[in-house]
Amino acid sequence: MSATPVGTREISRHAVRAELARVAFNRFCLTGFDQVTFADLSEAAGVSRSTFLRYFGTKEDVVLFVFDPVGDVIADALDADRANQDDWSRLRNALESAVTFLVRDVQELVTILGLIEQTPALCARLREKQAEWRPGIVARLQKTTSSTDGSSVIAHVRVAAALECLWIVLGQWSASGGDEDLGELLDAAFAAFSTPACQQTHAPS
Amino acid sequence: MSATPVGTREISRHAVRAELARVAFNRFCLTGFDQVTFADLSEAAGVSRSTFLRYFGTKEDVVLFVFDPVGDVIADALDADRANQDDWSRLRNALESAVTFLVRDVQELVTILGLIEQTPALCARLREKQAEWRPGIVARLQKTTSSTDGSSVIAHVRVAAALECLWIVLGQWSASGGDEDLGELLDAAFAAFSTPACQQTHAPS
DNA sequence: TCTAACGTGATACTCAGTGTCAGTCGCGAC
DNA sequence: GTCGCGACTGACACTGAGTATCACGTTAGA
Repeated sequence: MSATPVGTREISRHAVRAELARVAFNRFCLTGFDQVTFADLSEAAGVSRSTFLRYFGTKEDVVLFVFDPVGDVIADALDADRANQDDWSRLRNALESAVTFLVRDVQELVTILGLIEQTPALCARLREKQAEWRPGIVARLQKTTSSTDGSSVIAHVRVAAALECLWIVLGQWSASGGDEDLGELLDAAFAAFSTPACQQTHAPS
Repeated sequence: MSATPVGTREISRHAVRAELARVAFNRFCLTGFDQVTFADLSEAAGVSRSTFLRYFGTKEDVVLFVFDPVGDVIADALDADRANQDDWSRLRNALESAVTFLVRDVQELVTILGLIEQTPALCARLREKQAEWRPGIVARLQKTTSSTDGSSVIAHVRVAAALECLWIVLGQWSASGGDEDLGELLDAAFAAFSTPACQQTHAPS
């Protein structure tokens, strides 16, 4: 699924990329994203600036490339979950898959999210990625729903709303240091679409 | 409300800014946003590169500064509409105010939206602006709703979802060349939150 | 073992965006 | 009227991201 590396060259590339990202990430956390230059990074990693730039197209990608598979994860989860017929439930479950994919090391993810949150450039690029995922996810959501309704605005809106939930929830979660339960947070966020739409003293906890 | 210019300096600045933007916009439409440099723009406008950069912090702002007041427009509309108690209805009406503010010249707006759509950098920056509006809008939405619930995730989600609706609807609308009715499009989009959440052959044409 | 493809470093380049400096202009105070 | 202050302007220099090219070394694979 996630770029299964085959062939020694591919393996090597993957490993180098990971190492460069690791070194760079430390620098970013230490000094701040904007203050660090490619020259700094390449020096710290012991490669030339040219080489560093070959592994990551932009400085943002050095941090955000870990999110690249999320779009596919969500889309695949939607496919696997044909049983459920409710759009919102399916999206909620798909997001659960996304967070499960992301949360390997709690501490690391919290740190990354913190870095992103306080760096406008990273926020912007992440939103861009999110927008790129949307068409694919919409297609999967519609495939099993009613006969393809040409340009169903509804599906687009629901997918967009669900993806916003993802970031809002992750923001909440990282603000709590990774203590809160992501499943409950997702439920609380999705309650926005199911409760009466007027005031409500929101759900549990 | 929207930067009422007072004093000759302010008037002048406002006018120059508008003129520079006008000249630049033509260039962008003609050649493509990425192909045009500040050097081109300043030459075309008959001012120095320094001066041009003083009026617009970034190249994106040359196009997108017209959207700056939208956040306040939405927030103010929410304030004015205390009668309505339903979150979704209030947001929908506030978005109506936003589009009314934006649609002065149909043809011009369609052109701008087209340019934005086919320029990733502009899309990204616009999303960033949208994210900046969110906190203010959330505050206005909550002010009249239930006693401030500390960190009501629900309000955040609803505002985020509503803002996504705005862009999805504007995208639809500009794709139709500005023919479709924006009110109906908004209704169709907001139906995503009120219909049974399963399949539905969506509302009126 | 040979060779073609690939990774690398060095270098040069374009362009966005920042900062500085000196000259100019508008405007109110005296 | 003119003096001085603050804002606007153009010229210039600078940093840093991202692109492109070239020559060299290494390695995969026949």
